[in-house]
Amino acid sequence: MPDIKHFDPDTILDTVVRLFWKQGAASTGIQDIVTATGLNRSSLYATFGNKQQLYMAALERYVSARSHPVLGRLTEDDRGLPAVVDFFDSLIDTRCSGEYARWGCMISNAHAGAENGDGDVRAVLDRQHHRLRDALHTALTTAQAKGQLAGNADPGTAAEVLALLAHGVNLRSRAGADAAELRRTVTAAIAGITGHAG
Amino acid sequence: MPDIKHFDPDTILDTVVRLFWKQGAASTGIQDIVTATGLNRSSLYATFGNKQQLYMAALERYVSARSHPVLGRLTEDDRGLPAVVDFFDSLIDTRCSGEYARWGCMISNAHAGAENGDGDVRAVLDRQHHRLRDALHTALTTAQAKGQLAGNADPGTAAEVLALLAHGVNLRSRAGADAAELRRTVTAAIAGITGHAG
DNA sequence: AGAATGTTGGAACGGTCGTTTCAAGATAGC
DNA sequence: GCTATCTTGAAACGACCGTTCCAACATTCT
Repeated sequence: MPDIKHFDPDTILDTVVRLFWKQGAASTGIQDIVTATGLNRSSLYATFGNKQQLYMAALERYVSARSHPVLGRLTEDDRGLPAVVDFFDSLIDTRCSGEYARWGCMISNAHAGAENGDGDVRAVLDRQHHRLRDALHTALTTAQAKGQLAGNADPGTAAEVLALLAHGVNLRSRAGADAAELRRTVTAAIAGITGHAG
Repeated sequence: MPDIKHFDPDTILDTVVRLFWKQGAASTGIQDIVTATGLNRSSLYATFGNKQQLYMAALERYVSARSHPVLGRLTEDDRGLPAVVDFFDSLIDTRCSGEYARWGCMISNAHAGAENGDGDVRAVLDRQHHRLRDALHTALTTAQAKGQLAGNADPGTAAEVLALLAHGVNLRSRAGADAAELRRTVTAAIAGITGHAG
């Protein structure tokens, strides 16, 4: 009997993600969202609840639409080390050029903001960090099986090192870090794991 | 002939630093600062100018009071690798326990926030990143001269790797990362440079 | 003591914040 | 076509935002 929504929530969320991703939660007002999405406050609140819940929904959307596909590809890539190299290459591409250049990573950004004070948000950050580390761990374990790693390398801690490094790349890219330099740095870090010269 | 200030600007700045450091610029209101410092809006604006200028002053204060001494110690430590190890040990201590636990690093935080949009702020971030990298570079060059590094290690790129890693440590500490795990990870990263098993 | 100068307290500014409310509009079933 | 149900537009809410203004105050010099 009722009327039906005149918009697609996921499409709207994609727009909201951009705002929160680029500017952060604290610097993004409801008015910004109303203007960018084109729908009004009533529909916004009726669909997503308050700002905090909307931010959470956007964060989950970012994870499922941006992070999950990339980590899935990394996890299922059975080439070992080249999978890791490609992951970082495309990470740096995304961070330094194209539509989302200099936006950093929404997850990394959320670490530094006040939004991190919320328990639900922090749970997402932890979960996502673990997923990244696990994906790297899988690829590095494969690499080790293929004899691509240094003899004393431990895939677990190496994965954690690279996960922290990814946060560093994300942060510095937001401040305008040079893509070539980031690539050189990541290459050197991976070389430290393989034991070979960069 | 005039009256004189009834407060010490640097002492006030220390209080302001805490607020901006912990909560970020966007989430810290002038009222928060008035309440925390005890002085009123007039004195605040007469001394520091507007909020943006106050944030810049706080950022510079953070650099000179927190970052500069630590980097100076690292630069002048001529032990080589142990200097780097100690640097990260005390970094993780600061980030995970004591008064500033879970606050992250004000510089790292500024990367992710909207405050980074300001050119003056970004200049500080770049300058500070380079200072950190240079300090690590100096220590690693000493380490290399002492034969503490792997044969194929390059102190320059290795310094950049560790600088990015520090950002990762800062970010993850804010989300409550375990100190012991961070230490283990950093140790592994350094082991990648030395070529020895962690 | 009195004049000059910068400081301080506090009210007030217009604007924006997140959120709520409610009447008007649109759709589905009868 | 009528009713029930949800959506939509727009106005309005109180609270807070960063900032400015000004009178009262304290200090130093003449």
